[in-house]
Amino acid sequence: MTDTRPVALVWLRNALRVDDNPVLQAALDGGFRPVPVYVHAPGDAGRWPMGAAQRAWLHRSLAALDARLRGLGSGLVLRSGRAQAVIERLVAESGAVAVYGDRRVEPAWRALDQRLDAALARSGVRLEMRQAALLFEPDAESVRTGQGTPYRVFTPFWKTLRRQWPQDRPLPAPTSLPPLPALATGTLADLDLAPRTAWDTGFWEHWEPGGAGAHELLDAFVEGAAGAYDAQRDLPDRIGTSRMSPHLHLGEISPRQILARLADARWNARQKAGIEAYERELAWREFSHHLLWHFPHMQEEDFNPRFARFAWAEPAPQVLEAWRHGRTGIPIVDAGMRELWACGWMHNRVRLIVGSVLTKNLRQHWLAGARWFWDTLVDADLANNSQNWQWIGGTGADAAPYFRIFNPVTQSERFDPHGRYIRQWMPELAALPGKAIHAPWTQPALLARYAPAYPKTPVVDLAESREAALDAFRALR
DNA sequence: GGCGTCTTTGC
DNA sequence: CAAAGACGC
Repeated sequence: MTDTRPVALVWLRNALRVDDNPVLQAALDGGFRPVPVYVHAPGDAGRWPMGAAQRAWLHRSLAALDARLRGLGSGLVLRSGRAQAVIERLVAESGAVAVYGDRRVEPAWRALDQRLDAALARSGVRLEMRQAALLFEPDAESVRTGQGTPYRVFTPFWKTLRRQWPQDRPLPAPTSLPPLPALATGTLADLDLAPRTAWDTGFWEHWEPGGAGAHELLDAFVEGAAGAYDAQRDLPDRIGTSRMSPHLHLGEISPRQILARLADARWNARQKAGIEAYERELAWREFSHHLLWHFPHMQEEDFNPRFARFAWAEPAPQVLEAWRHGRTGIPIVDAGMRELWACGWMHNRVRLIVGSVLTKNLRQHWLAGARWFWDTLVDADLANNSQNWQWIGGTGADAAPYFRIFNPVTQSERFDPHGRYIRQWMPELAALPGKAIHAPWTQPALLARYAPAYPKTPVVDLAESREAALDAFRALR
C-alpha cells in the first residue's frame, strides 16, 4: 500500500525521541507522512557551537534514535551544513510541504528559526515549531509576575509553577511509521561528531546515550535514590541524583515523562519530600530557560549590570589550567575536575564548589568556567550553564556575597565526610589517612609521606582570597 | 549558604 | 569547657 499523504520534515534538534514527541505527533496529526531529520549545524550556533563531550554523546544518541526509527519502519536522515540551506534542499528533494521542529531558547537558534520561517514561507512551506523540552513555554501568559514581567527570582517563579504543575500523560510512541522516501540519508560518520582520538572511551562505562539508556536510568532512580533525593542529592560519593541531565538536554526523554514516572510510583510521606525536592530542581531547569528566553544577553553578559565594574582578576592562564585539569591543590576541587574529565559530567554539589573557587577565590570571570564546562560536559546546556555560572559567580539577580563564597574545605567535610569521593577520583591522595584529605596542606608531614606527588599548598590562599573577593563585592555598592 | 561572635547545651 | 546552635553582616 502506498502512502499518499503529503510529506513533512520532522526536524529534530533537542527532541531525539519518538515517545512523547509533540513535534512528531503534530506532523502525524496534521495528516503528513513524517520524514525525521537531524541537521548538524555548528555554523548556526553562534558563539556556542556544541562542545566536544556533547558531540561524542550526540554521535551515540543519533545512532540510537536511528535504530529506534528503523524499528518503527522509518529512519533518520542525517545532514550537516547551514541548517537553512540543508532544510531547503531537503524540502526540494522530498517534496515536503511542511517542516515541523522543536523550539529552542538559545538566541542563535531562535534567530535561525526566524530566518528559516521567512525563507520557507516564500516557497509556500509552513514551519511549525513545538515545545518538546520544557514543561512550560518560557513566554507563557501564566508564568508572569503580578506586574506582567518575566520572573527574575526563583522562589516566586517556583510558587507560580507549582500552582499549575502539569499532570498530563506523555504522548505514546507511534506503533509504526511510514518508510522514508527515496532520499540520500547520509551517514553518522559524515557528521564528524565522534572524537578523532579515543579520549571518550571511559565515558561509556558510566553512560548509555539514547532513549533506552535514559529510561533505564530513570527506572533506577525511581526505584533507588528518588525517595531520599532531598537528603542524598548533595553527597557526591554515592548515586543520590538522577543523572538525567544529558538525556534531558538532547530530549532523549522529556521532563513530562519524568514527572509521569514519578507520579506513577507509590511514595510514603518521607519519600514525598524527596520527590518534591527533585521536582524543584526540574523547576530550576525551567527557570534557566525562562531567563535565557527573556534575557538572551545572559549567555555571556552579566545578568546584573552592576558587575560591569567588578574587579575580576586578570586572566591567569596557568591558574586556569591548574583548575581545568584538577591541579589546584584543593582535593575536593581537583576531584571534581577529574570526574568531569573522566565522565563528561560532575556531581552538582561539586560543580558549585569548583565554580565558587574559580570565580571567588581565583576571581576568574565566570565565562572562563562556563566555556570549559561547555566543552567538557555531556549535558552542556546554554540556559542551565549560563544561569548556574552566573548564580555561583554572583552576577545573577540574587547575588549574596557572604553565602556564595563557599569554603571548599568546609564543603568537602560536610558533603564528602569520609573522603570517599576524593579518593575515588584522586588516586594520588588515596593513601592519605582520615580528615587530612580535605585540607592536606595543614598536615605537611602526612602529605609528604602519603601523597608526595600532590601540591604542597593550594594555588591560592583561601582566607586571603575570600577577603579580597568580599572587598571587590563591597566596591560595587 | 560563610564566618565571627555570643549563647546554650551536654557531660 | 568544648561543641553545637543562633544571629547578623
